[in-house]
Amino acid sequence: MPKQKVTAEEILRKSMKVFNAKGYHNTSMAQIADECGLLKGSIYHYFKSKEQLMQAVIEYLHQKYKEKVFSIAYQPDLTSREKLEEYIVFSENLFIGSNDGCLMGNIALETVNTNANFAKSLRAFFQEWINAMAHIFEVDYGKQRALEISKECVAEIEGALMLKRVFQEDDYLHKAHQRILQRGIKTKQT
Amino acid sequence: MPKQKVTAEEILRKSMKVFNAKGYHNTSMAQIADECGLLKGSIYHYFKSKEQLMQAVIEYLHQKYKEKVFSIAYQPDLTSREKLEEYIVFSENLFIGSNDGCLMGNIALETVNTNANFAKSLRAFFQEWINAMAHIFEVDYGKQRALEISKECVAEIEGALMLKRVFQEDDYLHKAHQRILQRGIKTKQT
Amino acid sequence: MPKQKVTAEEILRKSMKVFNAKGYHNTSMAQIADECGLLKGSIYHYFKSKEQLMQAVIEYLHQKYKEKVFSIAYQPDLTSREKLEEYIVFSENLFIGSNDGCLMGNIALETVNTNANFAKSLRAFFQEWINAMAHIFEVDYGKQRALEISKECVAEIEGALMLKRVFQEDDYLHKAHQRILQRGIKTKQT
Amino acid sequence: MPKQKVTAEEILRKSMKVFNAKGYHNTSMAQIADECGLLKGSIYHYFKSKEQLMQAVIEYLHQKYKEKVFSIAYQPDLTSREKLEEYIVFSENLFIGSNDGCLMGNIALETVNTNANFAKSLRAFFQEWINAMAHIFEVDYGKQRALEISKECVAEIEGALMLKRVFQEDDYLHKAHQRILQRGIKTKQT
DNA sequence: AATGAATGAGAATTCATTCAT
DNA sequence: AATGAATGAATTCTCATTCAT
Repeated sequence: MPKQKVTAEEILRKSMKVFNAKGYHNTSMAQIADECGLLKGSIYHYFKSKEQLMQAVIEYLHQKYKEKVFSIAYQPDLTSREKLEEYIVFSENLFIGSNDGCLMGNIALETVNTNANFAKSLRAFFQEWINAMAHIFEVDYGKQRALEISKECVAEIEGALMLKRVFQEDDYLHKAHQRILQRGIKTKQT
Repeated sequence: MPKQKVTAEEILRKSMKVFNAKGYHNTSMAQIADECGLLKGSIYHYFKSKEQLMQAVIEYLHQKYKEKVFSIAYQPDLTSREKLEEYIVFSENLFIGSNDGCLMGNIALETVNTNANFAKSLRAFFQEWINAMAHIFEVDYGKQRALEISKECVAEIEGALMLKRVFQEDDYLHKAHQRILQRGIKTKQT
Repeated sequence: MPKQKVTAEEILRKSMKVFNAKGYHNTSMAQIADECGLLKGSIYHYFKSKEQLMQAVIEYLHQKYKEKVFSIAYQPDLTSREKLEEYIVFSENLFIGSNDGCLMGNIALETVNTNANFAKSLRAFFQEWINAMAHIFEVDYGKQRALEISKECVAEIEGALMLKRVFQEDDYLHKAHQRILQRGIKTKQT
Repeated sequence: MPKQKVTAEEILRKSMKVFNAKGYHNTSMAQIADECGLLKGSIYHYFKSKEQLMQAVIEYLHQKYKEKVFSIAYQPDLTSREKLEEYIVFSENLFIGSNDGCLMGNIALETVNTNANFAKSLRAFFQEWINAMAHIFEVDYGKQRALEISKECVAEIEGALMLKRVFQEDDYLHKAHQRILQRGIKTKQT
């Protein structure tokens, strides 16, 4: 009889927030349930374990990034510069103002050594991210060099998000994005 | 029995390893004790709680970095280039080949939002790191710009260490160091 | 499994017994759970800590005393003598034959110095007890003197219960009650 | 080589204080050691277990009461009245101003149900106390009645000490003593 | 005689998970 | 679908006790 109070996707979104803020091991099912307005037993209707929930969160987020972020890199009618700018606008909206940073990076650092399933999914995510950025730089730098630059970019962003979390200062991310933009510009000028 | 089996410093070093590999919340006192060849109760002789142990680890490591790493930046008879090179040699020896990455970064990302004590100590650590690098760049870039570069460097290193952990590829760190070195070289040539 | 085995009130009653028999610090949650036919973790569904459970026991018992015992003193259509007699009958049924004595007194002596929350609740209990008895004696002795007598009565009862526990002899309590009754009778005759 | 820092008697006296203030189960060997200026291992030089230490405390205190308090009752050249007065002076000096109350009563209530050894010693103590008081009243009341009165007195004192602890009011004990004195006086007048 | 280290049993508490309603 | 009760294993921490120095 009980009315459906949430959808699986709502649970994913709420738990994403909690995992991001407190980390995987430091988050309890009760906290997630709480965030969803449910009791902890009820989560198990949608996800059969905490691990599977985390896994689903990772995949859900990966999918969203694919659709909304990585896809930018493959839009045929944008210049490199425009792609980077669009990416950056999108990304800053996502991160600036929140203390939570990048779930993928946070969870990666916390669990990649101890959970093979997460590790695999997280690797796939980062790989696609790198590939997407590399695709942007490829036109100007060539395949090889573009890949290197793109790895730098991702590292810089994640590093910036870490320091942003540590110092609670949004500037780190903004600056990192500016440097990434530079790489697009410089080329043009050469 | 009552023969001393470990010193406090040994416990710090062993637990540093475990915390680094598995994270703070995913590490149990039993695992640390195990690593030290003690029973779990015995750790409490040296540190009165898990939190206090972690705190001590952070401070111990901070101290070591001060002595061995940050100090390089303040050696009066080295050029910027030499300082950077020395720093890099040291740092690669520390990180390359291990899967553990940077305890400070790992723990920061995991706990900085939920533990104010850790947050404070970790912030102090990162600040000194940034200051030390800034000191190297100051001669060539001026105070303001040196600080910015140094923040970039730390972010790049931490980002690289994250990707290194994700992909188990040492190259990320090495490349980041090369870019840092570039910043030193460029100047000279100007 | 997930069929309700106990109610919160049952836990209160069972734990009351255990606390009374063995004292607060000497009682473990496992023993209470055992008494309730539960596992120790399950108690935490109902009470969030041992301290909170004890607190609830104190308050529960206080409430019961209010309803069943102290209320006797305020019944408008009984004489002092009748009130005392009713109180005594009630009280002897409660205590005689059991080795446990007065939980409130036992816990008070054990914890009042070290737990401020218990102290407060226990003080409230004893105060109301004293007030109730004073109310009985007031008609015959006046406010001031009634209060003094009532303090004597409570002290005598608690002292008697202590010796009853030490010597396992029910007589102490009975005699104390007789003396209390005397105080009611004497008046009449004067 | 280590110098002797304490005597067994000093340990007894210090631990008596701690046991009295915090109860038996709530007192740790470390706290006792601390009070004595020793480390906890050192207590075991003098007493082979916590239980044995408590036992020794009980016996030590029993002995002191015998010598200093109960003996008053058997002094051949004092009147009942004088004995009672001397007893009361002594007793008030002992208890008034301290929050700790009567160790024997406190420990009795806490442990008599669960520790047979303590129970035995505590029973012996209370018996001798009762006998001593009975001896005072015997002259005026006869053996039988004196014993009853004396039980009342002990109960009243213990009850008063309990309320004194609960309400932190010295008056309870003082009043109890006055009533005891009354019993001595009344006789004379008859 | 005192210390300081280590033990190991047991305490309170947390938490992912199950399941009958 | 949701609940709420119960589980049981794991976790942190405490503490009486032992023992080599």
